[in-house]
Amino acid sequence: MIDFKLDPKSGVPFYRQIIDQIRYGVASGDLKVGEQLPTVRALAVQLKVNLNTVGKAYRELEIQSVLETQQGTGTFIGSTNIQIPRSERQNKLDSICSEYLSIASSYGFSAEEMIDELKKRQRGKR
Amino acid sequence: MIDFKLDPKSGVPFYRQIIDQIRYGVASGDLKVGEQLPTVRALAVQLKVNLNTVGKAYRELEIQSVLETQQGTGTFIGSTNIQIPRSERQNKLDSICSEYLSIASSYGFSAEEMIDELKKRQRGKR
DNA sequence: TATATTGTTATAGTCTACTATAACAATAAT
DNA sequence: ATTATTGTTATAGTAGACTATAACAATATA
Repeated sequence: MIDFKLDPKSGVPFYRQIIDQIRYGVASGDLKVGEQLPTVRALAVQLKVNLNTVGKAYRELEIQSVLETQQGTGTFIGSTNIQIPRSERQNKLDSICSEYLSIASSYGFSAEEMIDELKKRQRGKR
Repeated sequence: MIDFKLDPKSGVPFYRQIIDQIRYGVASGDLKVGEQLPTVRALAVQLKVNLNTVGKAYRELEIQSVLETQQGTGTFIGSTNIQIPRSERQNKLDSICSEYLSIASSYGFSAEEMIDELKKRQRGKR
């Protein structure tokens, strides 16, 4: 389970922070397929936000098929695997990487720092 | 001069992104004392945002005395040298990497592949 | 079957971010 | 002096985010 945290100073909308943390949790393997998330009301209380805010986050992730929800039962991590054609695969990685490298560099971060940060996350997980 | 870049997907308000990039640029020495920034209109055109959005960013940085502005002349890097708390810098790198990781992994790329891709570009640059 | 729990939807109000447009004010250049 | 350039301010509108509150709908449980 994630230890959710909201940073009001970041400028990032709350529902986006929730989305990001869940998405990252899935990406990093922290959240396993089928795992149940906190109920909208429970998470709303925990984070001291309105339940609509949590609902919005969950709903959007359901649309992205990151989550699967069942009314009356709960919200769970879905089993998504997107398939990209082999031919497009490298191009896709290229473009994602370019984009993030240029964003990072506009903040003065080097590729090295990004690599280190990514490695740091890898180490913890295995 | 900074290569300004706005990321509409990040959820961070545009004016905040501009503020941060300038602050980080100053802190890292990328922007020197006295250096002139793009005019509000020029940067607005470049980033495809309204001039009020750029103006808001510049104004706020002037209040923080990061910038010095002279009506009719321009906006310049001030002499107060600012420091970015290490924690803030780390948080920023964190959030950029998280976004990168979660997007890439939603396309089925592993952290290893992402790192390799970044390394590939490093080699080219030196 | 009745009740509690879960997600969903709706209304209404507040605030921030952003936009377009226009005009004003100080300085620099011709 | 006039003109262009720079930052500043103002108005008005749109959209999104958030809140409180309430009710509805599907499922699980007693």
